[in-house]
Amino acid sequence: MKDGFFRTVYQVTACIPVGKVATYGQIAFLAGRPKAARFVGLALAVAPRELELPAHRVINRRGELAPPEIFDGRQRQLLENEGVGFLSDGRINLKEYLWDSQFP
DNA sequence: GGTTTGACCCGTT
DNA sequence: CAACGGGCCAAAC
Repeated sequence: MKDGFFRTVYQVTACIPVGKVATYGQIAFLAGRPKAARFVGLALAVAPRELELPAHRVINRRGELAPPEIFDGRQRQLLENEGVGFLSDGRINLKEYLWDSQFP
């Protein structure tokens, strides 16, 4: 299917369950472009707010959050509010909270 | 219509 | 263990 890659990213992102997080590379993989992890975050950056995407559940491979300006410094609070725990380093324990997206 | 610029990931050296 | 480069899509000027 040849549709916009960004639009697919929005659909995948919308499927992230509460209390879990997904990495850019993971979403890129699910969107069919494993090497396009760069543009996942950018896609979310330009995503319309009407979609109400849980972009705060999308983090990098290290378990670190996006720059504070993106979510006005509330990303960590949002995730903690959803039950996501943080390590003492300020990172997320991906072993526990990474979204295990498995294909049907 | 070419150039620039972004919330990154992985394999090698 | 750290550093480096290649790969990727879309929108704005």
